[in-house]
Amino acid sequence: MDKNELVNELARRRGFLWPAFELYGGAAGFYDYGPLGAPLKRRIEDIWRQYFVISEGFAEIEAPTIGVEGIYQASGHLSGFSDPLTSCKECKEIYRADHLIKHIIEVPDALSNEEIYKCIQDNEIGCPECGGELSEVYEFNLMFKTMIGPGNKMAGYLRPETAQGMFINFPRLLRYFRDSLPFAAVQIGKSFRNEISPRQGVIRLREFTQAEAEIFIDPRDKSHPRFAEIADIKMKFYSQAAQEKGEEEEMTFGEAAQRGVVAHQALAYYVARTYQFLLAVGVAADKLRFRQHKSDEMAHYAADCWDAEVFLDRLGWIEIVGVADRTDYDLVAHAQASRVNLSVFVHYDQPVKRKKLVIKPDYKALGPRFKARAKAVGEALKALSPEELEASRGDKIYLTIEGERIEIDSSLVSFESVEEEIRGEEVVPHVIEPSFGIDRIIYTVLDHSFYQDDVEGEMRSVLRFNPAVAPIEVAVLPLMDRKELSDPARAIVQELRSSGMRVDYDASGSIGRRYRRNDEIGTPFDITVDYEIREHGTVTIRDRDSMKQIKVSRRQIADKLSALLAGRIKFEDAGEPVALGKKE
RNA sequence: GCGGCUGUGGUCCAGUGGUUAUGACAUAGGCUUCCCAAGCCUGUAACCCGGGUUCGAAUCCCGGCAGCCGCACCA
Repeated sequence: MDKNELVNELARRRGFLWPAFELYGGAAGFYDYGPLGAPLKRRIEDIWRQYFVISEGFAEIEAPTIGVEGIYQASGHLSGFSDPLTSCKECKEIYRADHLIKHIIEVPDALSNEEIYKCIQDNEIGCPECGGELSEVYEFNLMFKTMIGPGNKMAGYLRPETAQGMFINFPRLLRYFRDSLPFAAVQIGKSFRNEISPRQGVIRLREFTQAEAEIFIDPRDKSHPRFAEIADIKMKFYSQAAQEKGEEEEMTFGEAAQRGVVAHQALAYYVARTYQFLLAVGVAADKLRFRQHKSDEMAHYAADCWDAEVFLDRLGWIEIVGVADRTDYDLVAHAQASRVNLSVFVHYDQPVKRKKLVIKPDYKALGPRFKARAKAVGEALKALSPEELEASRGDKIYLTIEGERIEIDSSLVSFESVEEEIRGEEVVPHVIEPSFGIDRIIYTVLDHSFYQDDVEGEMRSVLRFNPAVAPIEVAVLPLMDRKELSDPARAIVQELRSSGMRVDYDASGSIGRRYRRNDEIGTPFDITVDYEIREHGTVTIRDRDSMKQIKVSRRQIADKLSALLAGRIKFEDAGEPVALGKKE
């Protein structure tokens, strides 16, 4: 078995990840999180909240997973998230229909399916594999469609990303944040994509969990007030230029932003926070890189985009996070589609004074003369530029209203020059979007935490979880399942649980077997209760990674463990070392 | 979607037409002053699903589902 298989097998056997619906034969692309997987996921999400909600002051919201059609028309998912396909009638191969006519038509995207099919027929394009006839062009959309309410009146779609929930709540979020930039909203939740061929376990799912932040910033100023906090952190950047050389470039974030390797400070800042978060949950630093999208793979509206990629055995480099500057694309698209203004009024530091010509049409005179068109004439007069007015001063003014040339005596218009104060301007914010694939991160944490070592000829499997993500933090093990030991052990379990720790009790099988069981699920510390608890009032704490043990007074257990779990003290300093020889 | 390979207790596997389906590990209960998966006793637990061939199917055939690999697709 290779590592990938070992990790998958362990995850299934011990209750991290289960293929869903197994009882009924299963369905590809769906997984259950079991009794250990669900808390692992929860703890990783909570650390994400620590980084992207609490520390940054972002707002977490929760939007419906089903969306109405309008959202996805505006976002482009209805048209852009589907592909025109055609299949060979002979050999059944499936092709992207638009790709087949690329050499004939420069922008096949603009054609309808019927037009593409016509083009295929007109040019007698056959199957590239066997030359067979191609079927009609049909659409495959990756969104799950459903019906809202009875009948087919209203179509609904399961969201393909959580991001749209933040965009379409922009006006309310803006008010919540008291009309000022920057601000951000986040969402952790399920998204759905009807993938053609889900593979590789939890790496490509049809129902998956995303954690996304939409950070709305002033497009004129992409610096970041907390940039200094991360400027000195070093990381390997796999930039466009570095990719051409095939070698990552190590530098600080400060340098990356200054040299323009990363487009600007704000983007660099969130790449850095992403980097810190991934390390905090247990992604291995030497199997993590940040790769910049090449210009041809970047969305046309994006200013810059960096993917966090991790190395997984057998799968290679896999994208787990994307951090992009999406500019004003999403807000502009929704503003156009919904006809709601999605901009922010940004105040200047100092109001700008500007002279302005105010034009006042004489409606008393215009009304009787132009009747119903008087209003249109007035509007046209107001729209004149100062230059046009100047040119006609004391003379006639010529306008074109509804295609008709109209002559107006300039005496029917008065104008005056006023000085106005401009206090600010309407700005459509740009969006920085860090988008996390939580399931992929969980699998990565399992993969990167897994290791095996040889203990006296026996293979020991261990998940070296960071205590902050471990589903079980402490296992309490009576050396033997006898009342004198199990009673105090159970009392310890209750005490630790009441102070909030995730504790398991295990009295089954030999002590060594129980250590192995807990090593395998990543329990950082084991408490062994032996007869010393009666003789000296002490128990031992065992460290998962070193297998070393220390002796600790029964009364100090809760304090010592919470300090150990939080990393406030080192294991060696937490108690007296125990030298244990194997009894023959 | 296409093609190839595969599907037996929780896990890994034996069984290629014939009683009650082999074994190991894991797991449960008990015994044991037992500290790193290997003691002793006793249990629980499986032929992916549906159809067909046959007196009889885990075994042969067809279909479905799932997994792995390749293609395509996706990012």
